[in-house]
Amino acid sequence: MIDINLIREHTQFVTEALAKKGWNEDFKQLLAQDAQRRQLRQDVENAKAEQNKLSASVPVVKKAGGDINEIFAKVKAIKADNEAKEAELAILEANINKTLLELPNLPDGDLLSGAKENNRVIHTFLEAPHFDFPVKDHVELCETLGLIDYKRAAKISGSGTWIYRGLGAMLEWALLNFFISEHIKDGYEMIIPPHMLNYESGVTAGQFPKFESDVFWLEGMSPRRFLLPTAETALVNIHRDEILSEEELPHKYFAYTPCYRSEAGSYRTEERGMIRGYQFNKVEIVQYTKEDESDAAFEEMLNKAKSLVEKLGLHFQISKLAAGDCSHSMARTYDIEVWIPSMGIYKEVSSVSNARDYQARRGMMRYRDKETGKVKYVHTLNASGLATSRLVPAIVEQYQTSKGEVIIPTVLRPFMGGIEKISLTK
RNA sequence: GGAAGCAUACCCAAGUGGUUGAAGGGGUCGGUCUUGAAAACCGAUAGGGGGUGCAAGCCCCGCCAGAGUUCGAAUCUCUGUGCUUCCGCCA
Repeated sequence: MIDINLIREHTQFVTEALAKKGWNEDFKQLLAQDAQRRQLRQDVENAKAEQNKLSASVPVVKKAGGDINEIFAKVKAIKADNEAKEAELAILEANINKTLLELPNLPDGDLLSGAKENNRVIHTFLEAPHFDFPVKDHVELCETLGLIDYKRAAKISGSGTWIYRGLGAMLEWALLNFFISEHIKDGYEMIIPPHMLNYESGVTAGQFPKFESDVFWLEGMSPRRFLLPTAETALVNIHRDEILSEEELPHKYFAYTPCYRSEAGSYRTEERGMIRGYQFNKVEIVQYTKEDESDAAFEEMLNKAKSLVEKLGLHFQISKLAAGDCSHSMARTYDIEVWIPSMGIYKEVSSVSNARDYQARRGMMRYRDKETGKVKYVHTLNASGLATSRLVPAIVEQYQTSKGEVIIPTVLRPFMGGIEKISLTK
């Protein structure tokens, strides 16, 4: 959420910053509502003050033998007069709040404006593997090697799903375990959150009210809850409505959860297999930091994500996203994209973002400054570390051999009982 | 899923309609005393949001949340949420 004071005092600046995200808003209506609200609030509060004063005088007047009924009448008149204004104020506040909640985060000043076409590759690791044989895609490899069962998944669930089986399930699980062990090594606290979250969690993360229809709702529950689209939604809500002490920051968390998303099926047919589904696995890392430490935290998290893909030995690139391609809630986002040989393109396996105080304002997540005693908003950051369901296709394709086998990356072997290679057995 | 109870500050806790601008402990912080510490004593510890003002200050809302009754609510009514206990069910 953007600070209304910033919008009021630096309208031009905010307008231009949002324009970089492709968001057009002149704030004329919002600022008019804001001015009206402040006037109304003043009127309502003054009336309230008068009312309080009169009520407090009742016991005093009573003791002195004065006329209480006169006071009653006066207060009643003030109340009646105020009622309409209070109702108007409530509507104004709701409208202003709705507008504010729907505004995207301000992009950092150094980002290029515009969308995808202005993303810039800032780093590349290795080169695209060269194959002197016809490259197979991961769907074919996974099916022939018995790693993934698409058909039976369609039977027991439906489209946009798959079943990991045998060495395929072990490979997926090995990735998760490898990442988990790395995060623990780096001092992150392991979290296993609920997968069903309440509405407020969606608001704090920045998902709601704008993208309510993008998640899966559990209608059987009251009040209804939704399945988390990423563990970030859970992790970034842990300290909602809390005032943390300065000493406990930064908080570093990570969690593995499946991610449930309704976007599957809406894309091009080239995105077969496990590139996009209703449910995929991901390990997510989140930090809560002080304002002046979030830039350093961002670098740390980017390096963490980067080193994970490096250790897997995969060819990938890092893109610094243009303002318009950053998530709605984020001030800056770098994507780590891994090479998918059969598609000839890079696919995102990690998104590293700094939300700055956008989520903290929504969820009232603050800390007390030790020196001044004042409360300040924390900064929240998140990064995938990493999306395993996107990595399996990359590994299977990049590590394929002419015989249709798949070499297991060295770092994963300890997590797979020492297996070095997946080959056709039947 | 059924029943009962509870919800006040960092913790315990008083408070059942009007000096409650929320008692009292504990803890924490500061001080006196002491070579230092403990003890004792003294003092400070109710947050947070918002409005207005150069500021000091003043004002509004704050006793889980939301409605309501009343001139006036921590105190009464309704709803919700959470926790505890019992029953049922179950991994």
